[in-house]
Amino acid sequence: MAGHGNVVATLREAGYRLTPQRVMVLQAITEGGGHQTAEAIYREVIKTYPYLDIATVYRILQLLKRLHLVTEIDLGGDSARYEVAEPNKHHHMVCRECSRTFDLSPSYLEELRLRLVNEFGFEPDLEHFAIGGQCAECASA
Amino acid sequence: MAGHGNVVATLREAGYRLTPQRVMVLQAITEGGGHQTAEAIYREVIKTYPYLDIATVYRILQLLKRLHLVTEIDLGGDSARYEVAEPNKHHHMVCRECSRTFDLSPSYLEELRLRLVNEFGFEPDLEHFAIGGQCAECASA
DNA sequence: CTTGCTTCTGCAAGTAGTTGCAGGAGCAAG
DNA sequence: CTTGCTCCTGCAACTACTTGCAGAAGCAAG
Repeated sequence: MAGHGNVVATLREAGYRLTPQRVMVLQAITEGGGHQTAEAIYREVIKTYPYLDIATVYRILQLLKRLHLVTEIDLGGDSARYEVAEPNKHHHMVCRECSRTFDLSPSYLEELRLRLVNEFGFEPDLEHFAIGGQCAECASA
Repeated sequence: MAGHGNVVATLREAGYRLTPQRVMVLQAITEGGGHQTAEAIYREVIKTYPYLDIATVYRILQLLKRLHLVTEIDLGGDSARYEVAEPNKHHHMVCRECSRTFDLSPSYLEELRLRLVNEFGFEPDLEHFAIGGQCAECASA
């Protein structure tokens, strides 16, 4: 598999420092596989680095989310879960006026999908999703 | 305007008790108009009934949400806001196999809409929204 | 390999919201 | 109007997450 070398590179290129805490949190997310809670990531890392603070985990997750390296899914109620972002998979917003399209990360629809599955047992088709509307530029014009 | 008499009736018909706390929380939401936080509702009610507890406000809001009398909108980060639900306005889920349609409350899409507006300035067209997929019955068959 | 700027971390306190529990109140029946 | 069952409320403790601050550590330059 791809490992997390490229993720580390993205961090450095964006001007962020490479700390052992960040590397280990990254490692825990990539190696842990699927959806994980912040608490689970924390517990995994302190096995080998017991001085880590849970607040640091949350701050690292916020950072990785800002860099679009991980995706946060928070089904209202439970604690939020995190997973590695898949950069090539995304949806589109299409402006009804200028017809331009804008990329939309799957995380925006993942939350909706989970609610439909959990509350209605309805599995929506979200493979080729496009949503119409008016973009910021056309709205201000 | 409609007042909250019908809302009170819905509560009673569903087998829930009519307590002064519930009436006053309901009043605060309907009279306060648009989107309000739990904290704001709480502060409004204790002006006339100082013994109310904030935990009770949250429990009443959960109840009203379950009865689809109010809609919760929680944009990740800020505190959640509540508004009176409009019962006639709703979207549809359409099963790709049996072609049946299921009603979908606008609150499910409101959260997505707010994120698109706030993060991209994109105002989606959600007036006649229908989402395709597979319903619970067809999935188990 | 030291110096120094700046960013990051650990700690502790704070916020929004939830939950367990025991007493209090709504509502139906008598 | 009283009785009694059950649900609801207030209190306090708890969970998930955030934030301010001071010290520690990354990284680039000398």
